[in-house]
Amino acid sequence: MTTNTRQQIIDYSAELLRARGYSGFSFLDIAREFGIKKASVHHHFPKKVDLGLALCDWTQAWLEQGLAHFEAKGTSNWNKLERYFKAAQKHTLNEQLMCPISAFHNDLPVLDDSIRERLKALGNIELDWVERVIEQGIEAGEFLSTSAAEGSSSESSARALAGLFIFSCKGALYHARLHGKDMFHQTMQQFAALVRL
Amino acid sequence: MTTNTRQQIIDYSAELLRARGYSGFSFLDIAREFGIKKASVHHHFPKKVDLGLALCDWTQAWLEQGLAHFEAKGTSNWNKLERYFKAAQKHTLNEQLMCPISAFHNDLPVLDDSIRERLKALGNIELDWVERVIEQGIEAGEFLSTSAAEGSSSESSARALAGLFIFSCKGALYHARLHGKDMFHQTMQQFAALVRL
DNA sequence: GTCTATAAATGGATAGAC
DNA sequence: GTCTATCCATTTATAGAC
Repeated sequence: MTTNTRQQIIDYSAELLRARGYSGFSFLDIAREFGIKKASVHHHFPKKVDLGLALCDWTQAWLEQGLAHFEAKGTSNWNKLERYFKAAQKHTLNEQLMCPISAFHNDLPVLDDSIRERLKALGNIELDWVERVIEQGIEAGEFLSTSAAEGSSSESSARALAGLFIFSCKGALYHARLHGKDMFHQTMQQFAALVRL
Repeated sequence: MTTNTRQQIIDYSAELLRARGYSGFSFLDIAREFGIKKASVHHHFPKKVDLGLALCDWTQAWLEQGLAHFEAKGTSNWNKLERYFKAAQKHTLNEQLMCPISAFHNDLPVLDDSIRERLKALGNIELDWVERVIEQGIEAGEFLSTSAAEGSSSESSARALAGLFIFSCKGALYHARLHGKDMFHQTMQQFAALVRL
């Protein structure tokens, strides 16, 4: 019955991570939640790094499941991006939770190298996904292809557009946590106005 | 001679704030730097909030001086934006320092309300500046004016573009701290490609 | 798997002497 | 302005009994 305590700890920690950041929660927080002692939490995760790495696994699953969900068949590529930022908006603005990648990222200075490496990989999964969607969108004539100078079909343009999309989205969400959602909506709308054909 | 200890503490704290965030430095760090004891630091700033608010003042001066510096006369409006993100790039990528506003922002959950209020004002100063530059740029025909539908000259468009600029810039810098500078350059170039006429 | 007990360090803060 | 001394709370972590 209590065999899944480990998993429950991970799930609850993920919530704390997204609400307060990596250094914002402690073994005591977790112990209290499950009515056990700190030492018992250490039984499941000897060091906080162990828990942190488990949270990286959790984040990867969360991310891959999310991205797959945005790719409902039959939708336009813009619609995929829209699903992405609507989900982000819901988490940040309604549920007051950070994206777990950003939550880790905020505590970059205190993270172990092993976690930093995982974090890099996670960031790349996300960026690659956006790039692929935009690349397909350019080929389908949904999006503007800039720097259409030489022969590099749409590759470099797609990655740069992906950067503009994902960073403005994350930056705007970050801003919204303190200033409210208005600028987030304006910014995403502006991106659409500039890039959609 | 030691009358300016207070100011020296503020200056050094600003460095620590930008390197490690608000919760990333302690009174002990400061005491060590000046060869004094923690209690002596508390003499200058009874509570950490007091130091935090002094750092908000410092940040405002830093910001206003920076923005004024980007407005060299005779430069184009694009050039002003370029100076802005080149400076940001230098701080983040060369000096490994965060913008103090972002540094505070990272620790949002643990900040006192008084600091949060100051932080909001600081964010608005920055955003207003970018908006004004872009507004002038649109009027001068330097930048594209989207959503050129009704009579709202260039106002709403300028603010939305300002959001896209500043959030993509900050988001890309954030990303660069872990992943390196490549995407930052691509992203800023992409913004220019889309918006400059 | 969970407990008690404990260690060792850190962080914010205060009282009162010099 | 700075010091010693001290307090209290928190956090990560370990040893060993049940």
